[in-house]
Amino acid sequence: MNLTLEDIGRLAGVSRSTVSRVVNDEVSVSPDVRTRVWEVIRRTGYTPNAAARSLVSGRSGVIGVVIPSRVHSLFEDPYFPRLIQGISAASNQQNLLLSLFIFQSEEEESELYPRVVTSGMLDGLIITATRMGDRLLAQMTFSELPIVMVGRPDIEGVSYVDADNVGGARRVALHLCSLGYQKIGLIGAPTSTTAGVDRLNGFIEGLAMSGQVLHPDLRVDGDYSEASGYLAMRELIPRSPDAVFVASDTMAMGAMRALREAGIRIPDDMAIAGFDDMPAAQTSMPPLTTIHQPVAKTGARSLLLLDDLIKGIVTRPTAEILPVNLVVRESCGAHRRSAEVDLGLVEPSGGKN
Amino acid sequence: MNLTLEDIGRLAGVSRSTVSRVVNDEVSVSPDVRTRVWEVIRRTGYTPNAAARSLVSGRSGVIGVVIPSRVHSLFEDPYFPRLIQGISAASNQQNLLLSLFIFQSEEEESELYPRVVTSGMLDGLIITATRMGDRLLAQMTFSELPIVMVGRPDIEGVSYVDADNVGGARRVALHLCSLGYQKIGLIGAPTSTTAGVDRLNGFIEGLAMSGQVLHPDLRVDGDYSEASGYLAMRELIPRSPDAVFVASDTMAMGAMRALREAGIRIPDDMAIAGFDDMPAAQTSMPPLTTIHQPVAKTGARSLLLLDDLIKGIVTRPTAEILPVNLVVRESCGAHRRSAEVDLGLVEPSGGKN
DNA sequence: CTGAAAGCGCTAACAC
DNA sequence: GTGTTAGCGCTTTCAG
Repeated sequence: MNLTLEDIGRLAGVSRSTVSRVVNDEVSVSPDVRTRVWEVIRRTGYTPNAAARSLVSGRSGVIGVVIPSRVHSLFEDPYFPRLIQGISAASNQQNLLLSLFIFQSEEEESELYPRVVTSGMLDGLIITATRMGDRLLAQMTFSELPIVMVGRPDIEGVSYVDADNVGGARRVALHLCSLGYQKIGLIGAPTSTTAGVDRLNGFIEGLAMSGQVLHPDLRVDGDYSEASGYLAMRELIPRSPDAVFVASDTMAMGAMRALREAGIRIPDDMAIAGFDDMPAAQTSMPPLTTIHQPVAKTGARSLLLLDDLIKGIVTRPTAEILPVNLVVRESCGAHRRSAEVDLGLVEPSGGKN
Repeated sequence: MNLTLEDIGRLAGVSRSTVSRVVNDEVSVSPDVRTRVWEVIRRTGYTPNAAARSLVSGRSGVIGVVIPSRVHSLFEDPYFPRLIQGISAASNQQNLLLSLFIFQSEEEESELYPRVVTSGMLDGLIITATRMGDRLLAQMTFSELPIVMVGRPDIEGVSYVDADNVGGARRVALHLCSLGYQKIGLIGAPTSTTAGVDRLNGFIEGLAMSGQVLHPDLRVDGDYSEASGYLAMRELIPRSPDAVFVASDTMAMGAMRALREAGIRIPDDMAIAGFDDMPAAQTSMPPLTTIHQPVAKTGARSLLLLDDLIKGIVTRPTAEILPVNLVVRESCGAHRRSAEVDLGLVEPSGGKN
């Protein structure tokens, strides 16, 4: 049998409003009443009823985290676990509850989405891994529900948190150029994703800063999968680049597999750099030079931004770009080729990136 | 501005009670009224307010999933992502929402737990990875909240879903014995976990069925970590077992590393078998013979059992043990040593296990 | 088959 | 400072 404010009030000899004030830490309660009430609450183990509370306050204290149906890499890759861990850590700290929506199909997605958004059971939404041209997303934007996206969306007016894809890719280009590579190729992420676009642009920018250009022949795009990296590299091999930036570590693993098969040594015959700094980047042969992005922090910052949006501390669409940093390992031959290395390793993360 | 039952009633020319009946699919509504009301609902995009609904019904439609603070392997290992994916799939299907609690510290744990349990915002709880002697768990058991544990708990009276650890370990022992190994060792999981106990017992059982015993010298326990597997194997090497069952794949990776270091060939000089069938088991050198457990299914079954408990379809503590099966790869030399192999490969999963 | 009315437990004016 | 009073939007008797 569950206690109510009324019960506590009776036990403490005050009215339910006073108990409510005590529970909500309002000022206008005399110290002795306050302690008396807390004592009863402690003794009885009373907890406010969440439903009643949110019915009247219009707030649930719950935020939703959406993982769209098309994400099937949920298990292969620690990205989502890490992200969720970051969101969870922040939400525990902010006293928010976290409701997880993993959609298995577009059907589930389009069925659940509207119901959840309008039922009032969520104070806000964190949406991950949206793709360009996402309809539901555009729809959501019109709802009053505060939303934060993880990763830059392709529409205006939505708040988001993202890693500095442009800066990271630029940094890789500079690194490769400074090591003396002259014929640098790209295995790109799909330009149907904003990350793909940003990494491409940053890369081109970095090359330009070093007086180089990306030759169209030396660019093949993949789809983030290991297999696509493999295939892309097979296409690139005959054109003999001396270095290739692979815009995701997973694809880089595929690219390296193709190289191994072809008997091309890394970095002696060809340098490889990745992006993401997944665990596999440390254990690959050779260990992969790549861009580290702070995934858990991305999650935490999204939650915090969402909370600000909910509380009205932030009122207009806000973007937060988190700095990334270059992790120099062995796949670019940095240790052998140049003194840039030491700088690269020591450089404080997120400098000019 | 959000619509209420009253609004819909006005628009459809009926009372709010009637609209409520329509929404909740009650029988006693005339067909034409029913269609008229649905039409208005569809047109307006009305969704019932979750808080109001759960205030009066005492049900929230939300179930909590708890991952205790001591789980730090959340990111290394796809176990939890898979489990959650399974739970999520089932909860979407049952029209339940899933609230995720990842505790970062025991403090958070003991602070949040009671509040969440008594606030009425959860209809039930799935608790993962409990350890023996868990206090909070014992406490929870006394609350009215329906609970399902993932993995056998060490106390009575709690419903749970678990993989058949006993049967799986037994199966490994039989496999090893049938291949002719005579001096079979064990790197055990900690016996402070029920899985550790069960795998130990199953293993001993399987040996016994083949007329062998586990010599105490050939048993060293680890703590599920890669490092502990490595250390345990270093201890075992001088005692020269001809085969070792390592009670988790992660530990098996460590054990294999120790063997590689010592120049001991697998399976020529020593056979290794694991448990869990993690992705790494497929790509290790050599690929690891191990026990596959259905993780996503474990999650789904927990949710379904919990739902039954909530609905009162199941009223007493229930255990569900999911069958596991042996996956024969190369680390035990099955293909070379015996005809048992073909049987092993073809055997329908979950047979006598 | 449908409507009126009561109340779930809480917060937030509004009085005192 | 504290109590009284209205609801929040819904389900659920109880009449009709």
